[in-house]
Amino acid sequence: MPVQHRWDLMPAQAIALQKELAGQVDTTTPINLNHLKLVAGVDVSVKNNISHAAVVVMSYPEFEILEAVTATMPTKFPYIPGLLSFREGEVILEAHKQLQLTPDVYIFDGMGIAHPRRLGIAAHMGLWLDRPTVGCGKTHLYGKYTEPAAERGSMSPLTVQHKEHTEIIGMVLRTRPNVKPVYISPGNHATVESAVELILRCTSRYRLPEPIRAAHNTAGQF
DNA sequence: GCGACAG
DNA sequence: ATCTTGTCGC
Repeated sequence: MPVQHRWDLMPAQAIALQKELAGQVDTTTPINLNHLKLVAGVDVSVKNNISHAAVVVMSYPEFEILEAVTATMPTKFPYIPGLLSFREGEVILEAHKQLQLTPDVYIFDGMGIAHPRRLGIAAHMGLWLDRPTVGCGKTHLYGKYTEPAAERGSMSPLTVQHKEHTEIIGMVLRTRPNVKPVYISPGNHATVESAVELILRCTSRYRLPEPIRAAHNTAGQF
């Protein structure tokens, strides 16, 4: 079931909402990588307190841009680690409203469930859209891990230690040999394994997946 | 109390 | 994220 709520919240309220929504995220249904046709990249750039969001849909496996939508609005929420979706969520949805195509999966610049309250921007937006989403961050936010090997495809689990067991919330993945790894975690309707496979399939010459690069360019060239 | 801390 | 030129390396 899709989720909706207001965005003008105070940090304490936002945190309470995250705790409430986290339990609704589905991380047991794998992304259907066999019928993958449309992959979307989502990104936001901020300039002079104005947020610019971009959602770019690419064909798979050609990675040709089929559709690109954008939205602009004042940046109301400050950047607070752990509350990124409350800063970028509203503009992203504004841009998304204009989308004609229905992507099979969305890749976000940031975390999925690899988050202090298991609700990074990819998980949060995945609940709102009720669609498969994956988080692909450039730096670490949450979870313990060891450095993965230098070869492309090498990975090490992002874990959180519980009482008696170790939960895997994502993977630190090397998408290019001898290049800094990316932090992958499932958003909604995705598993850790399918999320990793998707990112590897969307990466070739660069560290970041093509859809994210395209979205970053579109959002940034304002 | 101290360190960590997506974009 | 954003401020910013050249430069080291495959």
